[in-house]
Amino acid sequence: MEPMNMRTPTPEKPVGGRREATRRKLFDAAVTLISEQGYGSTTVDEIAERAGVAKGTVYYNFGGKDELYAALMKWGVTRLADTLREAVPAPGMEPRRALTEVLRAGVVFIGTHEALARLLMAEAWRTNRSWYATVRQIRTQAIGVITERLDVLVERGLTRPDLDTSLAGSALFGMVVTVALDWRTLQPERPIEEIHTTLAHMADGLIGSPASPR
Amino acid sequence: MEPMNMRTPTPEKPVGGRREATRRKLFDAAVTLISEQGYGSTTVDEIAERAGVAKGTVYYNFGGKDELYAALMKWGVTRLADTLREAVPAPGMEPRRALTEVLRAGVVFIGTHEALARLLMAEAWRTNRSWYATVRQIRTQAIGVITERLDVLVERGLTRPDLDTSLAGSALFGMVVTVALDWRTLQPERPIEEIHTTLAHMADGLIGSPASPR
Amino acid sequence: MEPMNMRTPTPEKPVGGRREATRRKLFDAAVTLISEQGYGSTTVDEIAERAGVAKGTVYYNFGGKDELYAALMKWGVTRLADTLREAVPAPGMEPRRALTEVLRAGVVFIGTHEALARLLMAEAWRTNRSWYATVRQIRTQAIGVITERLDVLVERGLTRPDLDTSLAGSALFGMVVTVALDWRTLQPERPIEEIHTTLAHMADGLIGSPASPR
Amino acid sequence: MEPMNMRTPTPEKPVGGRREATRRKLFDAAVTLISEQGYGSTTVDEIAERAGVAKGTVYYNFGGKDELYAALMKWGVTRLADTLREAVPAPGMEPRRALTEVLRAGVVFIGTHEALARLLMAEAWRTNRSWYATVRQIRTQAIGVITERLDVLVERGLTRPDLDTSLAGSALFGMVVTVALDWRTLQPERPIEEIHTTLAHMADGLIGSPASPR
DNA sequence: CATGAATGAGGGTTCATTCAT
DNA sequence: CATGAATGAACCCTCATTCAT
Repeated sequence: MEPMNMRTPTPEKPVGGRREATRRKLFDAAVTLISEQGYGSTTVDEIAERAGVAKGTVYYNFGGKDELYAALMKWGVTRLADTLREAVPAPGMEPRRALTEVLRAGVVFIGTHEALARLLMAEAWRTNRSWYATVRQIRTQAIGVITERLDVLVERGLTRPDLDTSLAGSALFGMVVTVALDWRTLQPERPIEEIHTTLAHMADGLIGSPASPR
Repeated sequence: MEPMNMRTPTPEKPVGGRREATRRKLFDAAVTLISEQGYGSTTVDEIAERAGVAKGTVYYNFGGKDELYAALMKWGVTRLADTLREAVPAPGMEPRRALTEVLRAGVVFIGTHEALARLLMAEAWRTNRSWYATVRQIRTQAIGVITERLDVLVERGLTRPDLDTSLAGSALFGMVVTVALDWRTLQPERPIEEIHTTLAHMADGLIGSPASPR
Repeated sequence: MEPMNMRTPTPEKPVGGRREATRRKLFDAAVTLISEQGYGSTTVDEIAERAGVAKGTVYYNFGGKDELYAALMKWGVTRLADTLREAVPAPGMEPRRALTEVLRAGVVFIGTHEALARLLMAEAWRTNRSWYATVRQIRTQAIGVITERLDVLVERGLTRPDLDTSLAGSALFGMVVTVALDWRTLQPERPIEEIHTTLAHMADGLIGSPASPR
Repeated sequence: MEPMNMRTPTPEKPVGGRREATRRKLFDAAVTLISEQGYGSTTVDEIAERAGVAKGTVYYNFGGKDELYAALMKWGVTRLADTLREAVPAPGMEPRRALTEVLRAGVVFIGTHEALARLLMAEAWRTNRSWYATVRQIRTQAIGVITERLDVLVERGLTRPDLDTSLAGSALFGMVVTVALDWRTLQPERPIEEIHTTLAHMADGLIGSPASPR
């Protein structure tokens, strides 16, 4: 009656039992299909078929289509957090470098989890769906990291002091996402370094010099 | 049997008769609902109800849900073109100004056609849907205008000569859309001028000075 | 969006429009099938097929299987009320006769609405289903009429004064229903008069003479 | 492969082992749930959960839902037979007493096996279900005992000679069941003796005196 | 002797579409 | 020019059943 929750695996057994493997297969299938077709236009049948399991398995593991999607989003939060953790600046890292590194992390994330990123962006502006809170959380998390590093720049006087770091964070976020997804969509063969370098240049310009521009 | 096309109104009747009014009501209803819920999760019943007409009327006027959506997109292209036309730089306008003016046009468009903008952005990264071509066209059109003006800046030596104007156009587009929709979503009471000014500052920095940075 | 309610027919149009006819066909089909197989074992497909309409029509008219069943029950209340109304005793009717006449009405009802009666009896003791209230109402209504007439007998001193008319009403109700349904099930060819006469005899005995028995 | 039958317990293990306990738990759970919701609306999951065992256990012990229900019915037949055996009249018992004693047995049965009784009554009038034969058998058994005792009364001239004992048996059966279940449903706190006494009074009246009434 | 993850046929429901009015 | 009752394909979901452990 209540198989809807992840089972805490017993310590002696290896992690990644049958159930967890099934869930992962379903996540992979769902994220791809929904990113391509949208939530409402993707059927549970399609997801199950692509995952190589029976339809009933979706319901046994998640309880329903909505719940699968919600779980998918939560899984996405974790994935992003993992990526951002790797971009934590080393103690003595130069602040401008710290900023461009987090932008690189964003590009890497989108390169690695392209389908998830597309899906997230498609949902980003639908403010009244039940899983909006989770989507918003992901955005806030990502933008927050950018804003933090901009704040450091302001503190150290490395950019103009009146910079609205919150709005600038949002702007950089949109810039990175748009450029990175355009890259994946239109020129996927282009090396990631090229994208990152250009983006870093632009960010540098955007930050500008301590003296207010113009 | 084929009432799908706009009828040329009979001379004795005034333009914008009952039919045109009905179509407009349906557009308004559809764009709002679909921007909130997505295409696949919005029903013809809902659209008709919100428009205050019977369900059959949708079919009488557009022929089907897909056709309504297609017409909606075309209508969106026109709306964007209208807005951009107003941002055509006067003959002698300073190039940097010409750029910031088109960004302003973008913000204005999103402020005026918020639901349409949300809908378009949600579809922006779904590359394999039947109406993707139209969505891409709108994006290309908008980015194209930005890129053109960046090209002018490069020509005149007002920015660093190696600027990838195409990629930068895409970046500015993402920046504007993200900031503008965040504004509508989180701080709709904030005056549009404030948004535009901040955006212009950032664009200026991003363009930088003729000497390549770093 | 709200076609779930009966439309009040416009006065100039004849009662029994298309919609009402559809609803009646569905009632007939549902009552027969459910009385034979039970609610949970009867499918909407079966009901629609027997009624000669598409499955969707059930949902268009009632909103769901549960609601169809609830409406069916309410319809049953009306049918019973109609039958009982015809058994209202004439002003000067002899009290014992008044009692046996209502028992006859019960037999007639079961003979006329056999399927409905079976269905009602099957639900009579399931106290925690959502439509139990309606079923109970029907029972209470029927037993109430019997009890009333027993009360008259007590008042006029035509039976023993300590008769628990409420419990006796329930007992007579159970007697009538059981005998009548057994008749329909095992000897449907037997004339209704025979059943009624035997039942009347027994009721007479049960009421007994004014002096307490034994 | 065929664990469907009770295993003769191995000599060293005590009778009524784990297996028998499991079956009993499942009977209890099933009879309660099915009496409340009906067969078609009760799931194996619910039964297993209420019994406190895993779903597979139902299949291990009974082979399927239908088989569990069939076993339940057989168990019901046994329970009723047990109760009726206790009401076998002592050799010299007065015939009228013998009748009221069997009615008491009926009330006791319903008081003791309330859920089973409700379930049986719900199925009583569904003539075309696979287990109808078993239900009919139980009814016939119960009514048969009543009819036998009425026959004795007729034989000994203690009631009117033209009594249709078969029909009267059915009537008394319906009376007892209805009154007893109404008692359990509406006034379970009332002592069983009160119910029985009232019922005995009514039965006495119904039988009446040797001279035909009216 | 028992478990519970997985299955898939089938049931309830939705909804784009048709058509008589 | 518009309506809304009716339709049925396709959808989400349930649940009896199986089977590896």
